[in-house]
Amino acid sequence: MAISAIQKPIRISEVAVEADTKSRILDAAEELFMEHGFEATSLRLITTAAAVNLAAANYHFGSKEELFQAVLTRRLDPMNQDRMQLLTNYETAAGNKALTCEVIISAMFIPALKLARDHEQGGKNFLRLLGRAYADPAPFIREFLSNQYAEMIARYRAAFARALPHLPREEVSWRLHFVMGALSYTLAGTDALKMIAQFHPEEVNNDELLLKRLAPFLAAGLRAPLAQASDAHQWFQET
Amino acid sequence: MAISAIQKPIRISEVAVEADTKSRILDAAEELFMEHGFEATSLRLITTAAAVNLAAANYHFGSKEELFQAVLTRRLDPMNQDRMQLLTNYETAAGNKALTCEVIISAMFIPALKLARDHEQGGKNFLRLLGRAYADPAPFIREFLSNQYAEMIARYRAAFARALPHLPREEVSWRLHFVMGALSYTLAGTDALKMIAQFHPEEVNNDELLLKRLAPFLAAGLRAPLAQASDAHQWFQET
DNA sequence: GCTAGTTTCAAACGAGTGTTTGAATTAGTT
DNA sequence: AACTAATTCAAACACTCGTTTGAAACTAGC
Repeated sequence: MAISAIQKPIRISEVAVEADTKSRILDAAEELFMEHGFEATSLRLITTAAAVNLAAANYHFGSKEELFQAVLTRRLDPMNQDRMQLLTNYETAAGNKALTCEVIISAMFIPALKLARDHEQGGKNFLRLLGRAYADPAPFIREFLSNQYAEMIARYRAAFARALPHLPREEVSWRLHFVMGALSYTLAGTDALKMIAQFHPEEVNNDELLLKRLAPFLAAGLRAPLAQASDAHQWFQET
Repeated sequence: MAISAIQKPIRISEVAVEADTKSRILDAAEELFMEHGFEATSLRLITTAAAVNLAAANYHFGSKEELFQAVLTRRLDPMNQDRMQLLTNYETAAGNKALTCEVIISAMFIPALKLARDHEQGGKNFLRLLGRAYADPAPFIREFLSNQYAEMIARYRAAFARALPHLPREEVSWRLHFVMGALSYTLAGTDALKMIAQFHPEEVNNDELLLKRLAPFLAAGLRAPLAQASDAHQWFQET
């Protein structure tokens, strides 16, 4: 089982030509995992959609789980690298002044937006897949994401802690968790939107507009004053 | 296939006695669906854990999908009823004055907290299950939840619209969506917490403390000023 | 004590699952 | 051209899945 390092899709003039087997499997898997989830998507469904032999999936990726990880890693790894690089750029540009929440949030969001825009079709699929993987109970998925995100999360937690010096570190960690949750949930939710309301049709599925609405919401939440013990009474003491 | 209406667990002194088959299946299914997700949980796993015959699941509930819906409906329906009742109570108490975001949010959260407290073990399981079902791609789950939530969401959207009269209705819908997302994501995330930071052990898995942190975060987000077109430049124009 | 209705049970059904195998084919190098 | 390594392919393997069946056990009601 040797794996060739070359795998960028071959394009002649402006027409996409059949890529190699590995990429075809990854593309089909990305779409189908996004649509049906990990457990409900069979290898036969994927290989049929990719027009390759069933055994090719195991030959190139080893197992279904490894295929799933390959689908995630292909785009998640570069995206998180971008996020960290962008944060570093902002920090060096700001010198020794702390960044604002807005700037830190935009460092998180811009690479996600780039992904949604660059690969016109695949990018959106991937963001939804990522949001769903984020909520998947399968242990191997949780472990994988945990490792993939660990470094980036640590960097951002430090940045937010500097931006919000009056907040206890623990509170910062919680609020970063809320930010990540809202982001992944929002990117994952396609049809959940229909549950809420009738939106302007041209705005649904437009991730850029969506994030422009989400970012100010989250920035305000991050800057919220720390709740006092007396407030807790007011909120939850009543039954 | 006749289904008895009685199904409250039988308790003698302070020791829980084996409940009837239907409840045993529901309890086991709730825990296992929470742990492994819908697709990855087999009926054999459920019926073995419940110590009942395999065929009993189909006999009492018809199919695996109907069993899953029964698990959700058993607690979700009363919880959403409570939410609407509580909102109505607050509104009548306030007369013709608009409610504040904090009060509306607490009307959403208190019934969830009651669930987490009342059934000591089952309640927490259910909240996690609910959060995960909320992100499950299976169409029958999405449709089911959509129907279960429709009425409550409409009531709360109207309440938030009154509390935030300066915001366009569409913006209110988006922010309500963000609130629902952060809530369900946060309730669902057990191990996701570990990803973020090392928290005080006594605070993890304490849903009440968690929501006391989340609620101010969301209230501040709801009240965030509407983003201007010029702000969008500042945020996302750069690459 | 008998009967009618409800619930349990072991066993099987047919379909679908991820993975493996070993031969056939293709691609690359000398 | 010949030989080697990489890839594709059809077929099968060993399970697990949700669901159904029909007989057995149980539970009222008379």
